[in-house]
Amino acid sequence: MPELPEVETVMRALAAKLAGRRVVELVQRRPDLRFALPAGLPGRLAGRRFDRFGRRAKYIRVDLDDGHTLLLHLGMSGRLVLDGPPLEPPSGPHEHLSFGFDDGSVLRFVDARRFGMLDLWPSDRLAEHRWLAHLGLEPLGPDFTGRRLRALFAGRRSAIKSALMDQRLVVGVGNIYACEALFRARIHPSRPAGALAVEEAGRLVRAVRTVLRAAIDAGGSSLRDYVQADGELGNFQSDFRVYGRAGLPCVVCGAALVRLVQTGRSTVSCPHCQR
DNA sequence: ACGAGAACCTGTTTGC
DNA sequence: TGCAAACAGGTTCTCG
Repeated sequence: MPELPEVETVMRALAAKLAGRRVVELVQRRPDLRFALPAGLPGRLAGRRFDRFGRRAKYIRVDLDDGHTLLLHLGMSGRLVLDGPPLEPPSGPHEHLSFGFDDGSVLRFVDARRFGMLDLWPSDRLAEHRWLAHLGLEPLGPDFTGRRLRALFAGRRSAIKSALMDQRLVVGVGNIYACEALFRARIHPSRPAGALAVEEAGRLVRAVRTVLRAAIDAGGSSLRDYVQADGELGNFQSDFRVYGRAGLPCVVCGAALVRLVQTGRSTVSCPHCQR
């Protein structure tokens, strides 16, 4: 999936094209994605206006004109594709939802692995939603500082890379950007999270912000199943310094990059630069 | 309480 | 060539 930069990019593209549009028809082709879809979803969305768009962690929020908010998560392989009619037939076997709007535009939710999520929730109680209630710091927000990060990591013996990807602590950083940020901060991914020095925490915060901002500026990186909402491909993936480069030379020192597995996820790091 | 691993699901790549 | 295993951006649940 889409980590924070991709979600932010998709959200902005949707906002630019769909804000103020009304849903004319929603075609729902299966009862569930990762979880059961809300009961009566097509009926609840028909006639609703998409008023405001936002993002919390890797969730896209769409405020509707009836006091509810549509929450969307793309999972690992989810894509939101902006297109035109017709709604039927679907563009492919994994198009699970098709939203038709009053200007003829069509939004298609395509997700081969179906790890994606969607829910409707009262806007004024959004913070209570089970998907959002326990989320941690927004890494591009003002509270994400070295001091705060060090406090969050204090006492934790898990690997710093796992802690960085723990959405209860810091949100939006997934496998790719965790690897990239740790490389840029010159911190080894296996270090215990609680052992970060003040200066290292500051470096890590700056590295996370830098890499996320750069990816957003590049329009979101793109792997093979990700298509930006407007159909364009992002181009940050060409800037990956370690992710997907195991065995290749470090761009800084030339040492062969090493792959390891942490809590089931691939990590790539430089054995020389990262300590 | 915390952390590691499995589970969820399909498609693509890798290795024998 | 063919088949099986490994691997892929995430989250949630279970188990130790």
